[in-house]
Amino acid sequence: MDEKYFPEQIETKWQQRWGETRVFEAKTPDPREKFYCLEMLPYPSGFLHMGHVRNYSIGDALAWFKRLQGFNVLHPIGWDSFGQPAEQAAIKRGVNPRDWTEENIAHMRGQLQRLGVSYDWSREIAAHRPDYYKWDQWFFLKMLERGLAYKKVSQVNWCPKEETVLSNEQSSGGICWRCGTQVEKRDLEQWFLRITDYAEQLLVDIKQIEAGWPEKVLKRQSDWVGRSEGAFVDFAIKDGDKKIRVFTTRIDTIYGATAVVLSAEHPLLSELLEGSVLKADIENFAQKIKTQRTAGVEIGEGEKEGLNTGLLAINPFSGENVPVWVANYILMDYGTGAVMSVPAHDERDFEFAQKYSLPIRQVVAPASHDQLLAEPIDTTAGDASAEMKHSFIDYGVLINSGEWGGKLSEVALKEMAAYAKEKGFGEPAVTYRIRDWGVSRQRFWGAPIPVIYCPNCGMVPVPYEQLPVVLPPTAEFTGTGESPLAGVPEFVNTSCPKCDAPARRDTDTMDTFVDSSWYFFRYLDPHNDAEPFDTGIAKQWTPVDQYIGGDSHAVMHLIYTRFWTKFMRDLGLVQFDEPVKRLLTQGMVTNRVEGTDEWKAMSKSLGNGVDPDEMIAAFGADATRMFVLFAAPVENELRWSETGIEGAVRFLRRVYTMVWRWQERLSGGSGPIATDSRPEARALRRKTHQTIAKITSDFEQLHLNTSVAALMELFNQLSEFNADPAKASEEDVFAVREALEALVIMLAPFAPHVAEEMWEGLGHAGGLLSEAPRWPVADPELARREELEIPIQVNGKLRSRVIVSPEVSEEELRTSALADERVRAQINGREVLKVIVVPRRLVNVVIR
RNA sequence: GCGAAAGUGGCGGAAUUGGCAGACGCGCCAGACUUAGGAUCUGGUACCGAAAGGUGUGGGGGUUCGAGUCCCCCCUUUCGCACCA
Repeated sequence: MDEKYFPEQIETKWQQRWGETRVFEAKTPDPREKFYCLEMLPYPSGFLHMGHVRNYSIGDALAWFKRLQGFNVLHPIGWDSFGQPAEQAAIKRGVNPRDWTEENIAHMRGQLQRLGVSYDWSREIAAHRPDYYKWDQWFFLKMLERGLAYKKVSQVNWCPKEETVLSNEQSSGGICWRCGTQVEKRDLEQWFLRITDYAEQLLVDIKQIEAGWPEKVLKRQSDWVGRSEGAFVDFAIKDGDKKIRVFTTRIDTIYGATAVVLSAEHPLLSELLEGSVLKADIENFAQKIKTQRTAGVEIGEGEKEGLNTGLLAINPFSGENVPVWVANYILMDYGTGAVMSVPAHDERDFEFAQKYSLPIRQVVAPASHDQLLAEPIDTTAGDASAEMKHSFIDYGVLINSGEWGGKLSEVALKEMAAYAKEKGFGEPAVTYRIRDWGVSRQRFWGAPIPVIYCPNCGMVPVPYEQLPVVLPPTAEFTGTGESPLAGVPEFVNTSCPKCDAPARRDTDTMDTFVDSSWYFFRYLDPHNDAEPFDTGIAKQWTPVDQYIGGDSHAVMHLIYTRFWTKFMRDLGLVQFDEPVKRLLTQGMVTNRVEGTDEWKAMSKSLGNGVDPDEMIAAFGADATRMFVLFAAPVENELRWSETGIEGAVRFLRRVYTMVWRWQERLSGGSGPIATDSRPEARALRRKTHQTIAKITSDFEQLHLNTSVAALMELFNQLSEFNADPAKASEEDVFAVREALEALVIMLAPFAPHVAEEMWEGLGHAGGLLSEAPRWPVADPELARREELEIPIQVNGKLRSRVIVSPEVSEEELRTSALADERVRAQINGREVLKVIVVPRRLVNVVIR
């Protein structure tokens, strides 16, 4: 140990030693209990940013804590190295995406090592390497075998800037998740993965993880899956044998249906209009809506528009004829693409009916259960619709509904759906908002889709033994809408695995979210070339105990990975339903945008980035990490400030100096047990054990900011203890050693390098990490507050305090409160009405 | 528009979950040591008041001996969803 704290020197020394001793490499098997600590793997953009620093500092603190507690910890890292930025670099600057990516990885790996994150580098993976994406292709083929991967033409989300398709999850809100560009719609033939087959499980299994995941993430997931219960009902077209099937969640309102409304894309439309004089008009109208949508005009923006087709449909319940309309507010890809319009009981239908003067008929009346039971509603009452100013969307009691009149909505919903089924014109139904996952990307830098098209045999999967289908070294990066792979004849041209005839490969690549859906299983067995991972090894390590990352993936990555896990379960690779037990969504690191009052995520384009390398160079990795964890609760936004970090350096330096001053006196083994005769020594010991208890419990909830605060408090008390090492009594030495050693150990998750250095300085060889748990355990007797200071109130106002032992009885407290001089002065002859004694907390004397 | 969460010093934030509000840190003020201080150390720092004392957790009401914490109304901010039938 040097006299002075030189962060860079200490950090280099320990990073080197950790590398040599391979202390962070996880062993399988190992008798100790396992802990899988995982952070979302980074995209190798080239530079670490403060968001990464925060993410990995949180994970590393937990990994250290668990190691010190004696767990066998797995803490791996890898690279989400397929994706757009590499290809954009190729398009703009002519560099090869592979070279660009490898260089970025090399640089960022160096940055992570300089930050001193305790990763098991022997398990490092990268998605763009054939030994990784081979297994993406393997999974794809497994999905294909099971009918979970399929190809269809559909209207897909298209990012005009990146010239590629996006999944629904990646274009939520009509915005490209990566570049923020407004997405358009295009009709394309694409590969889809049948995530909708797992919709119900994605919902139901939330119960298994609700204790460990943030509520808001689960809410977003369940909203995204969007289950709704209702019924299909067929409206027969008058004069013909065609039927229009609608989906409704409110079959109880069907007597109020005054139109059937179709989406402009409805497939029956052109058939139905055969021979109609309105055919051309309607088709023009439908085309107009489609055009708007292609241009990215969101449904929901702008006014509702519709056109009467002139057709009539028959309401199967009432037998009534209602007009058939086409309108822009009906989504083709939800339900059946057709609805019954019930203006009286649906806001959107109400608005539509008002605009086009469609009749509005009330068929549900507001009613409480009490009213209904007391006094049946008169179902023959006249039409009240004329007065309706807005729709009534609540459940109630049915009126104007034939034989169903008088029933409660809740009851009618079930009975009417069952009746529809019995009569053959409908059935109860459940629909979901989630759509199948479109995974084709018209890009080069991804895992090729392992499929071959043969003129004789049609679509043929690449045989497993021919995997991986390897990306060619390069291609021409034009940035147009077709995959650059299509322009590489050596790649495209192949022979049919079945008949050997000349055939062509699929030239699209897979969405990068395929790579990240299962990567944390690959860490377990990263060099396996026979299977994605060994199921026995997986059983020992998974599920992930703690996952840490940003909440921008609340629906994208996290829903895909849950889906993928369920698929792997069905393949027999894993035995559980949910991959992650506990999830932490850390807050963003933001900085003020220059010249404004706005706080935004740090980014190059905004010019508000903070370079972690500069921080580390100026203050050291330890101080940088500790400050990031101390500055705000982990889930909060962290508004960057340059000044606060100096406090962290100051603290580390002070601790270091104190250890240096004491090291000689402390390093000679452990002294006799303290007798606690000196009150200050006993107070220090109490503080030590209270701090241990506090930090240990804070860690369970990842309250890292208050853990650091508690360390500072302990240090402050140590400073106040202020004994001279040379003259200190054995008792004092004992208290100081106990406090300092606990402080150093508990500092390790936040500032591991300097903690190791100080631990060594205190005379311990071999480093902080050992087989045996080293994390201190609080003595409950000492951790407890020794004396209680009980406030005494008179009529609710604080008048005095009394110091008592924790075992004090209620009666004793009452007596001593009433005997207190200041209390008696308050009472001053007035009547004592009652004395409230809250054990261990407070006494309140109530006087008249 | 719908839904959810949150409002505590100059700032980030604490508060054993109904019991001394403001821990810890930043910043600021004063002092010490210094050729110097943007280094270090010591002390102070919610607000009003000279003091005694009083007032304080977005605003208003309520429950309670006691409310930052629980209930009702309002305001503000942030986030999510946005024709999902």
